[in-house]
Amino acid sequence: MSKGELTRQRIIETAAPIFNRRGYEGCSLQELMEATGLEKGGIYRHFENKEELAREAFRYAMGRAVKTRTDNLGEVHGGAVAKLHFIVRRFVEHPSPIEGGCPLMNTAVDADDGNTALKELAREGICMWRRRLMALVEEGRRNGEVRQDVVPRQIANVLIATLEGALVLSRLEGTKVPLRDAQKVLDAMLVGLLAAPVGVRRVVGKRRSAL
Amino acid sequence: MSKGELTRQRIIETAAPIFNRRGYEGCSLQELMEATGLEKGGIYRHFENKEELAREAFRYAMGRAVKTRTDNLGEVHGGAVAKLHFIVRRFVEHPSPIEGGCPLMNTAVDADDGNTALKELAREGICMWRRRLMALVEEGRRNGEVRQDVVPRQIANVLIATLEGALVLSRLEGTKVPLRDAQKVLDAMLVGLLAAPVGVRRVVGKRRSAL
Amino acid sequence: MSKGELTRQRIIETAAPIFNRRGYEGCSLQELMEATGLEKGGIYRHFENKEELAREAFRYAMGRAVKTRTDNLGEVHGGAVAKLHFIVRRFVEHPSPIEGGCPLMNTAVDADDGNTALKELAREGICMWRRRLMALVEEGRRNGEVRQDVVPRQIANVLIATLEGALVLSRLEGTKVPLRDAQKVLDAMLVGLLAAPVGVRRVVGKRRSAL
Amino acid sequence: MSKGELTRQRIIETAAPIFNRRGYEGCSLQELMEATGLEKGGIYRHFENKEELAREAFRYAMGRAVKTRTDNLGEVHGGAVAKLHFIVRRFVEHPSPIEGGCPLMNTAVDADDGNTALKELAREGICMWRRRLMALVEEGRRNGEVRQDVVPRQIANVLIATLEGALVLSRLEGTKVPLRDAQKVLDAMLVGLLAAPVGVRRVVGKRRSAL
DNA sequence: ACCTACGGGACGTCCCGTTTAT
DNA sequence: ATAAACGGGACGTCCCGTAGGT
Repeated sequence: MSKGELTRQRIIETAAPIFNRRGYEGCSLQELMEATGLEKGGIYRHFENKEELAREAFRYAMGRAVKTRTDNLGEVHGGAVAKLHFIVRRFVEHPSPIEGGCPLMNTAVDADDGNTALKELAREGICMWRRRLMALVEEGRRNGEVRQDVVPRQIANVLIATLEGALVLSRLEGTKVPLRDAQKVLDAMLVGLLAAPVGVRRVVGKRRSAL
Repeated sequence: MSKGELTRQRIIETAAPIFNRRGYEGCSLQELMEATGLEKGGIYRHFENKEELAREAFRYAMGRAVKTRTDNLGEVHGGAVAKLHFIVRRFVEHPSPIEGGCPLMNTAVDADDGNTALKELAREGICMWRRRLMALVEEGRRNGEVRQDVVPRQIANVLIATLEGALVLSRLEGTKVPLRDAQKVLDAMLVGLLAAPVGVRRVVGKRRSAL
Repeated sequence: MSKGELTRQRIIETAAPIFNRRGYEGCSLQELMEATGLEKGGIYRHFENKEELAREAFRYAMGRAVKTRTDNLGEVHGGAVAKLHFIVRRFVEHPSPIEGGCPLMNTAVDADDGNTALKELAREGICMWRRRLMALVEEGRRNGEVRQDVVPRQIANVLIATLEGALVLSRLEGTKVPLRDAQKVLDAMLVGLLAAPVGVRRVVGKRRSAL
Repeated sequence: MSKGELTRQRIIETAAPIFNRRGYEGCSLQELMEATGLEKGGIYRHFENKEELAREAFRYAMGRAVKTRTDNLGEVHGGAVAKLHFIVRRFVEHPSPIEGGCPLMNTAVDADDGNTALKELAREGICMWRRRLMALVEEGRRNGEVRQDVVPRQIANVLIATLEGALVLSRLEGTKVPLRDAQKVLDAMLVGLLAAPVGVRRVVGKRRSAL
């Protein structure tokens, strides 16, 4: 990696949390200058304009977010549902790999009106995450761990929505309570996905799970 | 109501959806001037500065949001849980009384950094909503409709987090699917809250649901 | 004259020199309030708006100007040319009946662009004055005092233009020199208008004056 | 010339006719913005405030005015009086190098009250013009073309006053008649300045000329 | 890579002419 | 007739993103 590319990368990584905290409009080049220690010209050498820098910063932040939420499942012992539990726990414990809340959520809200490029980025990030969650549910269903009537997309969407929503609440109120409440309920939901263990007769007409 | 107060109110109501869509920083006085048909002087007579106007606009928007989410429960026949079902359904069908998504969520994210006054407003809005939801759960618990081991705060937080999160997803993707998925799962969760009907013996040790 | 009409007249007379000095745009209601000792409402009771007041004030000022320049010729002993001399002298000695220079000139320049009503007023004032001057020249020509080849309109226009122009120069420089210079030359011009006295043979081919 | 200086000059040249037409008070920044195609920031970078811009614009306009009235006399064949005739004719044919009438006159009237800086500018412009005219008369007197009893200052002041006054009348009435009348009379006056040709005996005490 | 110049456009103050209530 | 309220629109400051020159 050339020196210029290193600088460019350093700018992106420095800018990412700032953009994440303040949004595209709320963040000025002045702040980025102070944070990077570069002058305007030094920044403009690497990016055509503010938007390109913002795009790269958001891309970087979202990449990090998606990564921490879908990676390292190999170390989990147990089936697909155990992995989902693990994902929930990790989200609650390390909700955001970047200062300022979840970049996916922030961007989704911030770029809701107008800024199509950023919105598209956020959408892709969410999609990727959901695909990963759905794959896990599907896997559980295939190997009989999860009930057949479970709809993977529903589970995935609810996991994302609840976790992200709870994160916003937590940040808003400055307490982890909402996140922990979400964890409690989601864990229960995940337990409810499990198929009855083999050999245990299902009591007819006795819905066990809420789902 | 004097002419000035009418104008002031008109400005607030006109500004609310604009602020809600574009956020505090993303919305310029120029837009507000065009939307209200007033000139700068006409606006600044009624508000000390942009922030005061924004505050009033957000307050108005959140008031509307909280109202549509906590009102008109009298018309629901049935117990507390039926009312919660109703609330979920109404949220899914009319997610936002103001253009541009839920003002509570938008403000929570937008004002996350810095703007303390707005953040406080959002917090209060969320609190009010949660109190109302908790009260319903509590009421259900008191009259035996809901299981005793249910924690009202957990239910309330999850309802809010999931609905709001799902709304963001829905807006991001331009489809109601995430909202409907949330409704499906939340409805199931609410069903899971119900105490076993009197006369039906509970199978000991067989609670599946964590709630 | 009713009390209201008296007040109205008082406002006009107070406003006239202010408008004359500062022009329509340069004069604010605030100044008029201070000068008249009335409040805004007290003024607005008598005039529909600022423009009506300005119109009346200008009309009054111009009336005064035209009057002092065309009146009281009865007291002059001598013919038409003597009267013209008198007019020139009076202009030089009392150039403006109203503070702030000649209202005709001021308005002609001030209202040059746009303000049609005022411009029309100024035009009429000038016309009236010129008609009076032309009538005098014509009278002199008819009774043989003035040469037949004299064109009354030319004389009138030059009298007006030179006197008004000299007044502006005098005010600009704070000295009466330009006015006195104009008087000197205009007096000579007027002398040149005179027909050769009867009995004096005209020297052929010896154009004396171009006029 | 740097880009900024070019812009500054462009602004001045664009603003000059607008100020000349509408006066200092009657001309808004909005108009200047529209005329120059710049925004407020783009204008205020080059001028401290509206007054500085006005000053420069007036200076430019007056420079142009004085220049067109004192220049290019080299091309005139003949003596000093011929040059004066030429000046009169040029004024009548091209009365103002800038839209909206003569800037000297406009400013003299507009800035009559108050605005000292502008008034001073106008005074200087008039002075320069008069000096040039006086120099011509003086030259004519020195070389015997013009009578010795002619007072240069008188001639200069009357030329200026009459031409400027006639220009105002012409603009007010929308016809060139006053200007042509002035030309006629001024030409005659100039002819009257001439000394009797050598060899022609002057009839003692019989000056017929009006001057 | 720095630094300054450049033009854009935000926000805000002030005062103006007008209307309304008293 | 007064005085306050009202809406308009002026001017001005500030800082932003961008462009060039060094």
